Amino acid sequence: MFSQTTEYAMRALLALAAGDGSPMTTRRIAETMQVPRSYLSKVLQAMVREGLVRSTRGLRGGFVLARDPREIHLLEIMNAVSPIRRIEHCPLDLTGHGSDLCPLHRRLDQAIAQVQEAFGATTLAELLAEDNPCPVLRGQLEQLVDFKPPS
Amino acid sequence: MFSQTTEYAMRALLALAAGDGSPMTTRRIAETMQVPRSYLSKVLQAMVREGLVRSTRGLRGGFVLARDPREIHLLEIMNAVSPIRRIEHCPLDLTGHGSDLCPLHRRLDQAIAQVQEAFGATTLAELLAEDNPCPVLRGQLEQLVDFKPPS
DNA sequence: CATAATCTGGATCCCGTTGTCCTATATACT
DNA sequence: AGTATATAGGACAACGGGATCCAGATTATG
Repeated sequence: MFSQTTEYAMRALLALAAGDGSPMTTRRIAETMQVPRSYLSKVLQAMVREGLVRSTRGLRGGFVLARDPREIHLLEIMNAVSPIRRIEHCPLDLTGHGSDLCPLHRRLDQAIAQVQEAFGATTLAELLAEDNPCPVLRGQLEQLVDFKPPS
Repeated sequence: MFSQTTEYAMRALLALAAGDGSPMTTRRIAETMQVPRSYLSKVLQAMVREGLVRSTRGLRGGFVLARDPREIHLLEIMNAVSPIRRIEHCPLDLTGHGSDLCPLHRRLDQAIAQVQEAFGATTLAELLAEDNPCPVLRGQLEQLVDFKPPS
């Protein structure tokens, strides 16, 4: 139901959130999150434009989250790559001024609202804090534990 | 968020449900529900294959619902044309046997489940019974009131 | 039986999403 | 300064959804 690009974007930001805060390359993200490498770079470019991540070029460059993972919601990620919009007015109602929706589009809109609400209430930090059976991120997090910053 | 085809399918079946039970042509449905006529015929063909509507060819032919509108749920319509599937296992978890989802895909799956639940709990009859500000169906329903079966 | 109406199914087109690749540009390190 | 490493961004290919059109099959009616 959600686009492939949205999947990739969420996986990528989750990888960044699970990292140590130093720039992570597309190659690294693509390998751990199993996303096509060259397409991922496009997706990340979009995220940069949307202000969700920052990028630095050159040696030791890569991507970092632009904000604290506790303040990045899934909804923002989705909106950055393939935004879903509420149904403002019934596409059948040509007058358009009677602001109420017809029963069908009321249901459709309610469904969209539910999704927005669910994704708007979930942050990257919350996902990381939960019990995590996903092996790729488990490996990622172990590396994080082992990480020793250069003195 | 939902495909255009799903929109068309729901509109079309709603038109049939609002009708008098006699076959309705693609032309008529397309005009009242503002759906591209030749594409609608493709969509309806799919609905016939899925057993949601029945078709008769020739003069006075057209489409009728295969079942009582009280027993046709929006979810069935959606599944007939662009089915949404629950996430069975995390696409990152290659082992796949640990049946639990990772936190990210747990949320995604929950969202899908909510949509399925909402659409699975709504029938065409319910939509017709609600207060209906949609002008095209209002016209449709007035015609229904005026309808006098041939003696 | 002839004709008009109507669905069926195939061919085809347009376009957005997904995905790859290559060049330009920026950065760190020696 | 020179080189290796990264992202930025454009061109382009592949694919499927959305949409159109037409010939063929089927049916009611006079």
